[in-house]
Amino acid sequence: MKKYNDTTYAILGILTTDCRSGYEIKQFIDNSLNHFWKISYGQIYPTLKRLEEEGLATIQATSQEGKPDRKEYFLTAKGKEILKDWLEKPLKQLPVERNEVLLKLFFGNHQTEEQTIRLLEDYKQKLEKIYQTYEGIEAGIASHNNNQSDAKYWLFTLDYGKRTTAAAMEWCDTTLKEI
Amino acid sequence: MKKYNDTTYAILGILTTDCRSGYEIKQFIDNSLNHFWKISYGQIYPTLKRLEEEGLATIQATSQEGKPDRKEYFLTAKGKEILKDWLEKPLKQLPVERNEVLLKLFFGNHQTEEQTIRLLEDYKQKLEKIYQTYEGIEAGIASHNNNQSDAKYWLFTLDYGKRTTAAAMEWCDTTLKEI
DNA sequence: ACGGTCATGTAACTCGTTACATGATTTC
DNA sequence: GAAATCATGTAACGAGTTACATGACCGT
Repeated sequence: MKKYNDTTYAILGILTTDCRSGYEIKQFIDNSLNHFWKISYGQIYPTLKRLEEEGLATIQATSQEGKPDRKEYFLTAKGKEILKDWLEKPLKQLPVERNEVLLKLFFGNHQTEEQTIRLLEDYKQKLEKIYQTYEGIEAGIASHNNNQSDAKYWLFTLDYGKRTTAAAMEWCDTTLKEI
Repeated sequence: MKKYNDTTYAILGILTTDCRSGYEIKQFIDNSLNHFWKISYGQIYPTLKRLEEEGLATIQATSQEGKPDRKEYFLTAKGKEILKDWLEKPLKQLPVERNEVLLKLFFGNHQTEEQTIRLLEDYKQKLEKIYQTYEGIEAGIASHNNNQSDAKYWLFTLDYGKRTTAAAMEWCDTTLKEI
């Protein structure tokens, strides 16, 4: 069994929706899972190519009126099987999430208090913006009546983002008081 | 001005403490900042080499009784300056933290409910273990009377970990009820 | 003629992990 | 003499971003 990375599985999963071309996949990611899984064109196109080479997807070139040609990808039975296997597999060990703020704060003793305060306030502002982004995507999913059963799970992922971001903002407040 | 990555700054920062050799730096990381910044030997040694080459640190070989020789690194004025500059620099854009759980949950519609429940319970268990690790490190710092003023900032970083992890655990509970 | 969007793709580069190689010394 | 710890290092590999190249079509 060949090994694939999670980004490949993400693309495999997206191909089960109505996204069929590299360009569409990129758009879908930017609108829906950008908050926990970014993928660039530099990864998408080579990955799609590999999916076809290894029999997980078939290509169908389509010409459109008024737009350039596209390559549409369709999952094969093997492709679906491999996606299903991944979904069933238990989670890997949780990765360490690197955090520039914590790294700088860790050396707070070598800084002035003003610097540390600025650092935390800067961070809090950035968190607030992210929180608003989450709310925006959430509203988009709720109104834009996509497939209702898909939407349920998408909203779960946004709730996760909102909750952990809110916790981080509260931490900023508490820490600012305790410096 | 040459550019350095955050891992290099982390090592620069650690060299301001009493850690002087690659081996000691690795131990320090594993005990203190492993929860938000992991670094392997494969990065430490080449980075230290580069620090010396570019005049940010000096090397001093020392022989110890009963132990192999070590190379001790000391920050130069230039090294300290570059660390200070980084500490003052505003934060970069917050990176997207990839999350395998959210990625799988996102495709929850293609899974059975039992599978999704298992996924979330598995995640919650892993979060609990991490939370306990944080508490362990915290207790270690509190008791082990290191430099008290350093400890303050170290505890802040642990508080961050505990709060965001707690929020994630609560999310698991809520989501499990709403599936 | 220009900018925007649609569309596909690659090459160079950075970052990081893993596995390996080496070897001293200490303890059981 | 074997295992554990101390100590330094490199080579191969994988993952991912960025910048670039190319080109069609649309509206103004």
